[in-house]
Amino acid sequence: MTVTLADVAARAQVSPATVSRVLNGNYPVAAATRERVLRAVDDLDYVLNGPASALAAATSDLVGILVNDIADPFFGIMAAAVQSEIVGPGGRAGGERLAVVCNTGGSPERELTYLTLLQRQRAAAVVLTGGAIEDTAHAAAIAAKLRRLAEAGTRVVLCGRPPVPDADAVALAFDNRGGGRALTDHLLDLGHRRIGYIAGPEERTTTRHRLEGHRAALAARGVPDDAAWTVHGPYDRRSGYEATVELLRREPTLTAVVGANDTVALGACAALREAGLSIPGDVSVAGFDDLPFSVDAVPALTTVRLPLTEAGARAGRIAMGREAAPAGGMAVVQGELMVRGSTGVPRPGADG
Amino acid sequence: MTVTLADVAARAQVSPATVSRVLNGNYPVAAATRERVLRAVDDLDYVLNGPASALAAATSDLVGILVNDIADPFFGIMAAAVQSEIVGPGGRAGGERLAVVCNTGGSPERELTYLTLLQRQRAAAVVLTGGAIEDTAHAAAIAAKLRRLAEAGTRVVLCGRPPVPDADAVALAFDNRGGGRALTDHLLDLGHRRIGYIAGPEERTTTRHRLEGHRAALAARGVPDDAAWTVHGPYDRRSGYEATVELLRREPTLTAVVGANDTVALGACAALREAGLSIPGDVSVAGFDDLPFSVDAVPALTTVRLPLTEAGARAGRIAMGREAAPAGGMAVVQGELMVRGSTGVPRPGADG
DNA sequence: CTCGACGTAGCAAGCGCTTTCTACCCGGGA
DNA sequence: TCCCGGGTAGAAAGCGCTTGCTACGTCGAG
Repeated sequence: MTVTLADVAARAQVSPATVSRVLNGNYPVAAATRERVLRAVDDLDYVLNGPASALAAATSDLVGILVNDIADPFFGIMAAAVQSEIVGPGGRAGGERLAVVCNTGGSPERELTYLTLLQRQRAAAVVLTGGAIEDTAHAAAIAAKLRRLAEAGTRVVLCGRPPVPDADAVALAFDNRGGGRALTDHLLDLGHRRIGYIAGPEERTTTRHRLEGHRAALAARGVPDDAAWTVHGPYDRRSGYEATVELLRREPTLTAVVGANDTVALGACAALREAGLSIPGDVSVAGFDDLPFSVDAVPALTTVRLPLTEAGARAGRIAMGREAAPAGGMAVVQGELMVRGSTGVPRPGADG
Repeated sequence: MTVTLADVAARAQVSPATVSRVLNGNYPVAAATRERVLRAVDDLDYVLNGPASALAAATSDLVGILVNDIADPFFGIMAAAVQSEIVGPGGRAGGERLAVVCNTGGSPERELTYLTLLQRQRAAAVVLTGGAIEDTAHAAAIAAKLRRLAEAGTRVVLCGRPPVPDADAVALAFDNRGGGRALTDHLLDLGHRRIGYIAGPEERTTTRHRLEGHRAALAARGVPDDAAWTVHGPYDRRSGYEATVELLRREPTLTAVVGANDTVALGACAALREAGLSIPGDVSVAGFDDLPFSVDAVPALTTVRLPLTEAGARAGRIAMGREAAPAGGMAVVQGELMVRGSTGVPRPGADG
């Protein structure tokens, strides 16, 4: 029914071993023989049996990329970058690796499930992107799983995610704290003193770090931080919209709103506009990430640019062993403040 | 070193066969025995060897989702929907399927490569999303590959992609032609007569169908269609921007611009604004897809809403055999015209 | 002319699991 | 009491591939 290695061997009049060696190219095979085999492969339209191969060789060519939300360009961009570097050992056709992205939807269970599935497939490498969940039990479970993966020879790389203690994983962490700090410093420099903050989900490292940066900036200037000016919610447009409505209700005199990311900030803009407030005339708005659409917002969004493509590509190379891991197993990737039209000085007299 | 089925069997004092049966749950095992086995699995932290299992059973739990551009929410949303329906046979923990998304980047070779890789892994199902490439040779290669996959028992579903002749694949096609037609009809109704069209890449079915809809609308009203008013480019923001600059150069009196998708339309908006033109006062703009950010554009974008989530979910269910394929192996999914602020009547006197 | 080294190819033993077929045990009907 | 059938568990034969080791020439050096 299906063509096997043995069929190819028979047609090429060689042993299965020889065919295998031609296909894997890691053993000397005479040119004439190789050619005969290749022709037979072609004639028969032979496709290697992945599971059998993985079983015998005790390795597979699967590389997993875990993302929190595949519909979010933040992850899409990183995933694309990681994947662009995941190529085969080179040489022979079909020597490619299968880079697959797994969508956890931000769910701890799904994250663990995918990791197990990848472990089951004896994946060659795994790249985890985006913020981690801070629940102790879950973090421990993840750490244990990563350790086990590493033991089994799977290379583990974290991209845009803080290091995991005791897990043999390379980490490329974004400086979310520094970015958050720079953003709020910018707002403070402009003269804002009453700044609303729309944070992400409570239990995410990303959320916490960005918020800490914000608070550090306030604290450094001695600007009081009213707890009521911070609202948590998911990293989506709707959350930004609703949180802004709520912030405005609590404190109508806010002169600026910072979103945990660009998507949230866009939702905030929509809410402000609907409330009849102009941006940045009445209220300044800032985001985080600098996703492609942010520059097209009206006004263009002030934000912190994260080098998603560069970081993803680097993570991919490390996962493939084509680039050395940074010293200490981790590196911090800096963001860059992008000042654009959505932030400006507060309306004169609005502050006091 | 690694724990195997045999280790579990030894610890549970049963044969490997019994452990396998407990894990697969498709054979009667006494409750007491089952429990003993499960405990051993837990104690040993056993993880099934996927390749070995796939080899012996001649099936795997991999499901592939091919997308053209993972950084584009159009695909991200569909992929997330497909994946949400890809769950295991239910029951036992770990019975999940591995839904993986593969990013072809719009490249024919990569598309074929991924299909081969999935074939090699003996994937349970494959879902191809988005427009197909119209190159004859490539289309034939894809068709042959899909046929072979189907023969090997892999279920093939096309989502947002036209049917492939002679390939045993279920197709859920978007009515791109109808949507394009409705959009341009809307513009014509408003009184526009000089409409620029920013099309996608030439060789894509999506591009062609949407453009055909546009032209059909023009033809139906006897409105002349100047070839210079159509520009092709990739489905990205930059293309929309540059194409608009070019269109304006060729014909400064255009009163409307239609983008092949929302992203392109947003780029067009940026270009128009920079040219000092107001939307829709001077020029109306329309997109296609109705991605989440489109409603937040300023002004909100008139577009054709495609039920990406619904279509993706349905494709996922069909791929899992949980929903019957539509009659004839294909169904057309309709779009819905969303009229918003970016389109309006042309400036009085602008037409004649 | 002989011997060892080198370059190629084949043999065969698994890799870890699934599954068919067989074996066993037990209870109930004849 | 014996036999038969239903319910469980085990033995063993692969699934299709990789790879260590062996075997066979051939060629150059001694």
